[in-house]
Amino acid sequence: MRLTTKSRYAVTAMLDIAYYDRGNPISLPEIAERQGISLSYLEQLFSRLKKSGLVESIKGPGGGYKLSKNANDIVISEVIKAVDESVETTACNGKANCHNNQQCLSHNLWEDLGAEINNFLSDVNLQQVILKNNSNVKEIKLSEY
Amino acid sequence: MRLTTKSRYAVTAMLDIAYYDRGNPISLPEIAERQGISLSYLEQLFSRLKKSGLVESIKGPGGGYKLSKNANDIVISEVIKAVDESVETTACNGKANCHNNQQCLSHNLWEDLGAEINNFLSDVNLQQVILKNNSNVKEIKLSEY
DNA sequence: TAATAGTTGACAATATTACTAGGTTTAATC
DNA sequence: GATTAAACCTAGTAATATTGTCAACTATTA
Repeated sequence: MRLTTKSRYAVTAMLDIAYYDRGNPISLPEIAERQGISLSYLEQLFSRLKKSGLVESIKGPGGGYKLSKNANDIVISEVIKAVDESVETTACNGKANCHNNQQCLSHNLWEDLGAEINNFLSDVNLQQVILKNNSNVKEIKLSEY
Repeated sequence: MRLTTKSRYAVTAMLDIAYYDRGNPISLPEIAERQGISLSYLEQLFSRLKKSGLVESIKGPGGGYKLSKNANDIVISEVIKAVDESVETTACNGKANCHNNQQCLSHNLWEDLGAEINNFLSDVNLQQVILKNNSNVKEIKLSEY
């Protein structure tokens, strides 16, 4: 999984909708204003978010976007995957016949890191971020690497 | 911390040096050949790696680059930091006066994720990756987020 | 000392990605 | 039906990433 500004914009926009949800759809100009993201860019991001089924759109005046699921059923990793076309991270392109040859010195590293990040972001949903529990307890164990 | 292909190239190149180290310096053309990275790009990356003190260069025939420390004293995160000019990840630019306003809905999220990734990559050194212990035991706990 | 194989740096060219601008369509409201 | 505010679409521009080329500079070796 790649982590870029694009992913962050998408997550921030989704958080904005979840945060300001009063039943009515939230328009992109609103989000653009509040979060300081350009409207055009948001439109592109939401085109993808819609294709992935994370949001629904309502056209015309008063329209906008709504989350298609509850905020605590949408997990950060799926937002990121929706906007970031997945690029292969290992030199061997994940081929099964790649076993410890010199082309793939870093194969295991990226696979493991990818899994870690995915774990992390799959355990956090929009609602949780909104609630901003600052008392996060986190642990990482990497014994035997 | 951002995770881009650039970071991955840098780490892969460093792993290559660690792996093929026989006392002699390793030349960039060698690495370019083995790892499928363009020579020009490697030169740019190693210019940074050298500035950060991670490698030493030896000029002239038979020259190349050597790790400036032992492979098990070089940690993945420092390689990435050397080549990726750090971009601020939060909308508020990490200002201390940012407390839960709407500009910073995702502040805590990115800070926490950044810390996680940093933890992970600071616990793994080049030597460990080379040894390719496939029996990694990893755990992430995110209770109370 | 001449030839060679390497680093180093500058610069340009291309490719990909990030981001912006401007139009068209849609549906609500007046 | 005209107006309006929104999604939606199609480009264009800007910024990075990546590759290519060339010209010093340096140390080895024959």
